Amino acid sequence: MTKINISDTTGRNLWLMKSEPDVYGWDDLVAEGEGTWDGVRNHLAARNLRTMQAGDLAFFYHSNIGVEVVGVIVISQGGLSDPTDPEGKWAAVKVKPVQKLPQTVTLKQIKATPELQEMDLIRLSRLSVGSVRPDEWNLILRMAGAL
DNA sequence: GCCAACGTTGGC
DNA sequence: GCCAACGTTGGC
Repeated sequence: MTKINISDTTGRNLWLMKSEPDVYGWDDLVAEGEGTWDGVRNHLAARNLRTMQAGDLAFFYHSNIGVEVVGVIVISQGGLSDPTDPEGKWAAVKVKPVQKLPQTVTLKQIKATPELQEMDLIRLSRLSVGSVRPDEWNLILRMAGAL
């Protein structure tokens, strides 16, 4: 896995990206080494994808099964067009795994944490690619035992 | 331009 | 399996 200090967020945008683990989970990304994040068909999520730059960090979140943050990934390549879109209008990025969290952080825990109520994850529950603020990032890392 | 119908996402 | 939230489509 890519060696990065996940608590050093200077100059990096922070994100949270959802995937259903029975379709594409953390272990699948680790096995692949690098994955293409495509198939997003929501305008706000796509805008977030287009904003991403190589070096940005993201939480990898398991939706539907687990319903928890499981690891940290890094955007390895930004500004791609979605290979699954024949029109080439939708966006994609490439990502690499950085670190599995010592303990997962569940949606239930996040919902129970007052400081995390403003997260896209909570406010826009169906958004598959949301942004994360540095204070939220660090608190979740702390909850995961990664700091 | 409104709104009903329908489809999808995602939590529970 | 159900339902709430949200997006899209199509009739008017």
